[in-house]
Amino acid sequence: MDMHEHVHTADAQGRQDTVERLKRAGLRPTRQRIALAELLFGTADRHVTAEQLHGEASNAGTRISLATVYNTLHQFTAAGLLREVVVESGRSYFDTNTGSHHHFYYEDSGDIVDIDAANVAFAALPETPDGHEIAAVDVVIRVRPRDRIRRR
Amino acid sequence: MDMHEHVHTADAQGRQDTVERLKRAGLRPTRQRIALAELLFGTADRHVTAEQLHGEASNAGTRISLATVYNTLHQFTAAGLLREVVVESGRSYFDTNTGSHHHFYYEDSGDIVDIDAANVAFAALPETPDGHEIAAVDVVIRVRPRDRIRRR
DNA sequence: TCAACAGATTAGAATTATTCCAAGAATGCA
DNA sequence: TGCATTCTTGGAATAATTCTAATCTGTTGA
Repeated sequence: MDMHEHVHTADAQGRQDTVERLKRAGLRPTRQRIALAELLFGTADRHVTAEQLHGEASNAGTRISLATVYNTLHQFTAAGLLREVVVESGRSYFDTNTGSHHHFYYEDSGDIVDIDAANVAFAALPETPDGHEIAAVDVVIRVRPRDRIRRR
Repeated sequence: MDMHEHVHTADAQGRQDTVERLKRAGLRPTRQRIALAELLFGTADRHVTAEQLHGEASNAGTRISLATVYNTLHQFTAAGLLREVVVESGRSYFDTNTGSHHHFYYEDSGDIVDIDAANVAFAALPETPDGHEIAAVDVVIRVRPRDRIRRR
């Protein structure tokens, strides 16, 4: 009954870092943004949809509207804190890993898994179209469970 | 007033080929499917959305519902006549080029342009996850107009 | 030739993901 | 503290796509 008196001290530092990170990105550290940032950056790299993240925030007791989740994901993306991954039409994934890397996409489960940039190298790439520059080179390796029964 | 008597003979062969192609794919050569197939495969390789194709068919005088366009695009894809390209969440493109190749995606205009498979070569690719096989390796090179004013 | 059945088409409703909007809060500088 | 600015929000609006149930068409076998 008295053992949870000041649990917040455990996370106080992480929270302060989050606030700093938001400020550096030019975003006011509001209650909602802090909550989402902690969910997004508190653990290992991850890939989330707006709906998913909204669920997590709700479960964690943060009152936040879905519209705000969408707004925040886009703001974080614009600020370079997130990166949008397109692997499936009709659903947007946001990746907390903003470094150069690629993705496996599991067609059966819909899972997305990072591929380290070091594991993909190009021997040839086409010329960049005149007057343009490359914004990104995205590689998606789509995989599916191997057929047990081989067709012949 | 009498110079368009039997214009259909000009396209008769192409139409017959289309009918054959549909039959081989196990699809009944219906009026709608024939019309869409001719729009899709009548000219050079192209990338279309359902909405676009529906508009073209309507303009060409073919009465066809949007639902049928969606059905047909998916059936053609399942039959290997089309390939779906995912470059933008929220909008599906279908590519009449089903061979191995990749894409430029123009972020400003939304245009999609084929890159011949010969122009993309890998020096390294990660191992395929256990129990899985590769369905496809999709490379999307996202380009944007080059900044005139270089930041320093 | 044609009946009959499987397969195809359709209008419109339903669903899903996302964005828009206007109004009420929260934030942080002066 | 006092505001101006920026945020958040519920709910309506939009967009792409899928579903549904009724109707129609293509094909096949007698």
